[in-house]
Amino acid sequence: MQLRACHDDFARSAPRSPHHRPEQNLQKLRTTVACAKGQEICPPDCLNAYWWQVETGAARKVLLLPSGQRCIMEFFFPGDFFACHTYGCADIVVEAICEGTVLGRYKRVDIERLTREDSNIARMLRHADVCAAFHMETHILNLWHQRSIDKLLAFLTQIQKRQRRNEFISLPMGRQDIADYLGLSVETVSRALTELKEHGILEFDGTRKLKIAPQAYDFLSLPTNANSNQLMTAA
Amino acid sequence: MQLRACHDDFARSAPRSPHHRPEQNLQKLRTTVACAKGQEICPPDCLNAYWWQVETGAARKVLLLPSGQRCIMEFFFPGDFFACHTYGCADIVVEAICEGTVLGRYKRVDIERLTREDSNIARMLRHADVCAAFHMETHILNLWHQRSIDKLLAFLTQIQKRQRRNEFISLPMGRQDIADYLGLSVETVSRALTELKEHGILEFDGTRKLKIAPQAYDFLSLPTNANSNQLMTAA
DNA sequence: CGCTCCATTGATCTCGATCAAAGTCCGTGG
DNA sequence: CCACGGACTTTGATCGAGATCAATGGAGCG
Repeated sequence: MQLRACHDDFARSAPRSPHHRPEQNLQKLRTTVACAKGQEICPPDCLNAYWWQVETGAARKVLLLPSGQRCIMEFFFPGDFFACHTYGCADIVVEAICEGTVLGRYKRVDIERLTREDSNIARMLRHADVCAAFHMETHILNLWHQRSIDKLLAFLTQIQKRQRRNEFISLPMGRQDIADYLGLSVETVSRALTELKEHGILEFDGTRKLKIAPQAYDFLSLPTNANSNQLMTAA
Repeated sequence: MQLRACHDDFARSAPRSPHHRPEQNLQKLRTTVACAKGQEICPPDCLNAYWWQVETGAARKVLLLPSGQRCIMEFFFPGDFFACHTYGCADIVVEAICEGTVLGRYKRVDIERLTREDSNIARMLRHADVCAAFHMETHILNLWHQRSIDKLLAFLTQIQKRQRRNEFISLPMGRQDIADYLGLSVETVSRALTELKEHGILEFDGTRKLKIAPQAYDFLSLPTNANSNQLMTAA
């Protein structure tokens, strides 16, 4: 039920990026892919050949380590425009998180040819790169924090910003995904969330919907560690 | 003595980037800045106004947290071309690591105007961005590892690749800088290095010069965690 | 109703942070 | 040339946070 609710949330949400409304000639190049939950959005070898945009649902970019661990490099939400420039040869997969995730895609050669003709499209891709860099910096900061509740709170704040509705945050991903993103164990994620709930910092509506209380900003300043949010907002 | 040796190494080393030899019209825009050890390369408010390139020495990009902690986001070595796109409003400083670090710089408006005329320069900046993204991904992976020796070994492998001489690695930065980059304490960095030395994984020549033994690749596979290097090489 | 997946809770142990103290290296000035 | 001072590095001891192992709790689904 929670899951279903969460799916609906993401299914209903419209893309939010200022650059998401593609031009006419961009539309012609666009093809659409629908994915089941957990499914890769395309075979690994052709991932690099496209630019992608999430229409509905959510996706994760996973780095598969030889040990079997899964390092999640990035989450993608509706409207997000992305390509996997680097890591061409590493074990990278992009998977749908929600049931019925839909992505649009453009052949890289096509869209990059268009770039030379249409400066709007060039700007759009450039904007996507800057966003990606920005998300990576935030991710680095997330991982840099030592305390698990700092990581969690910074992460949730980030997600909230990206969803940009001030009420409840909907988490499309499960606890395991959060753990794999933050370099923690599932149990620690769960415990940290419970602790934050008990301190009144988080208010839950089921497992995948929550609200961050304003006092969160005070809370993070007390302990030995940083008050991460000031950074998050500054960033 | 160790320090001096390290300085010399970096002072003597020529830039290595394939794009470092600037065009004629680029040369005209270039100005040069020399910094003492630990000094900021420019006032914080004009950091964003330039593109930078390390000539000799080394630099670090530091995120100053409200708690007083210093999160090092990136190291820069001779030849590295960089700008600080994001984090415009956060407390970012770039500081020289070595005594007598020299950087070249270009006004951003100037170089970005040139971009429109000269596609080589456009490609050069684009290449710098891709490198930066690549380094960030590597950094994320570094931080993601749980065990300190994994972090250290992954870090050192990365530095080795960037210095690109196969013999000894010269570390321009001190232990504290490594700690601030990897989200560890100085003591842990030191202990991890000693442990790796005692296992014959690392061979030291003073505190700032070392060599990674080939067995390092075996070593990392045994423990519960990942063999990070396979990733590092793949990346 | 039972199955499966996911989330939570508990108990234990390990690794890294922290506090504290040497030890090392280097530059400086006598 | 040698002694002192300061920054950096290493080592030791203790403590706590998170990983790990194990079990329970819930929700959706056949």
